[in-house]
Amino acid sequence: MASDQTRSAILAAAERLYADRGFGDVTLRDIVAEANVNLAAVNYHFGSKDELIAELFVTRSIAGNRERLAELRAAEEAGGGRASIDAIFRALVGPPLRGCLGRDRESSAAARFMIRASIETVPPIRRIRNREIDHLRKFAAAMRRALPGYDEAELYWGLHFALAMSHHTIREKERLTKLSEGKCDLGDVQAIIERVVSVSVMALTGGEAKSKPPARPAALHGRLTRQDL
Amino acid sequence: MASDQTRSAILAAAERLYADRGFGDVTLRDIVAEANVNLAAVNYHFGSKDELIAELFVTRSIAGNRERLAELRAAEEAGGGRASIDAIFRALVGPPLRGCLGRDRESSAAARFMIRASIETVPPIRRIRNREIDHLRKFAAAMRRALPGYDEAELYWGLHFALAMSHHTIREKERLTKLSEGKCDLGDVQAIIERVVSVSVMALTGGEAKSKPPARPAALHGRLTRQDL
DNA sequence: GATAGTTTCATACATATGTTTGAAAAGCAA
DNA sequence: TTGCTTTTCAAACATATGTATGAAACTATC
Repeated sequence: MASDQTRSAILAAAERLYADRGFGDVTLRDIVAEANVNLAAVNYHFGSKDELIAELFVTRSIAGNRERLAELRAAEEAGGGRASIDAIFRALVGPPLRGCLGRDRESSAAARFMIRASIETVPPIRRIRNREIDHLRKFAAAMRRALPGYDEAELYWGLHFALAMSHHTIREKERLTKLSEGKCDLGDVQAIIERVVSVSVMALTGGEAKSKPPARPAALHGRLTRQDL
Repeated sequence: MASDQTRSAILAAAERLYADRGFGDVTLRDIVAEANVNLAAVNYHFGSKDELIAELFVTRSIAGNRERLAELRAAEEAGGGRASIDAIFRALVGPPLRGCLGRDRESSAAARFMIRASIETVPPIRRIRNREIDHLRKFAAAMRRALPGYDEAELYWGLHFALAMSHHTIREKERLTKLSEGKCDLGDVQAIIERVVSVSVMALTGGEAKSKPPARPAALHGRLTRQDL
């Protein structure tokens, strides 16, 4: 057991450096210098560079997924086993958006690391992300419970678009700011979440009330805070 | 001047290999072997590996942007200088979606290369993508013309979400197929385009008719082809 | 405090990979 | 042909970078 403190120092240093300078640009030697440990320590404690990166990503990833599922479960319990569709989307996109765009976390290395990981796709991370499907299935299942009888493909498309919008907002927040010359406010995370949720629900229900079963999707309650009108 | 045929062979081989095996996994030696040219030819003709990648990406990128703008202009001319908002979105997301998901192009190295480029973000390509903003501004301008007086931030959010959905569909088509166990049909590109366009318009207009000026957005004409109902 | 296990360290290893070189070959104009 | 430019080629270069090694330092248990 012993120190374990070298291990943590490496993790922290690696997260910080990767977050700031990207994966392509940070070597093990940079990391051990930042952590003030010996080069061989990385292989001793993690086995390889890729396993170090994987551990970093898995840790943050698991935490994020846990947050999502907790929010989903809370919503389902509040609704007696059936969450509203917008609550489901909120549980899906809220945690990553808050984590990566949140004000206080602006300086958080963890958040910047996850943003980096979503921009620069590096092999060990790709491998892990591919196993995320099981996690998403839980949300698909919740959506089925929320809208029983609803066409399944539509549910998946809704899920897909919700992820698209949240992910892309995280990835390209800089570009959106530049493109809009600051007109798009990326400071109010909650407003962004509600915006994504709202559009996701619309994507699913088609604006006009959809049907098949009457299963009306729960009404949006988190209103958009739009500046116009 | 002379042969120029070595140059082309390198470009073609590089595109094919990068498309198939990714950037991280293909070396110059692989490329020159595939192209049956000498190793030094790459540096002679392109200066560096990065410049080779950049040229590949720029070529395809320019072609794509040209296609987009042509479609946009056609729509604007058809509408007497003002394109409908859904036509604008269609011009924005249609070309890349057709290019990357299209049936006949399934085998096209160019398409697979562009998909790869959107998944594995490599420095030379990132640098180029950052300059894409000017191109997007043209679409923002068209949107302003289509919806004069409309809140600008909303327009940018709409543009942003449209790109999010198209880009994410290209990036994650495999995952969507797996997640939905084949229930989401990624074969009918036109249907996907209309789906993205439809959601984008809804995202912009908020489902209910928006207002500020009465400036009603042009009605959707390309209907979704949904399987349900 | 001796022994065994764990951790750290300096150093070396391996080697993949982009790049450069300098000469040979090919092309081309006169 | 001659002389010039452009292109090709084999080989060397450089070197960044992940990994392995074996000894030393440290820790803890008896």
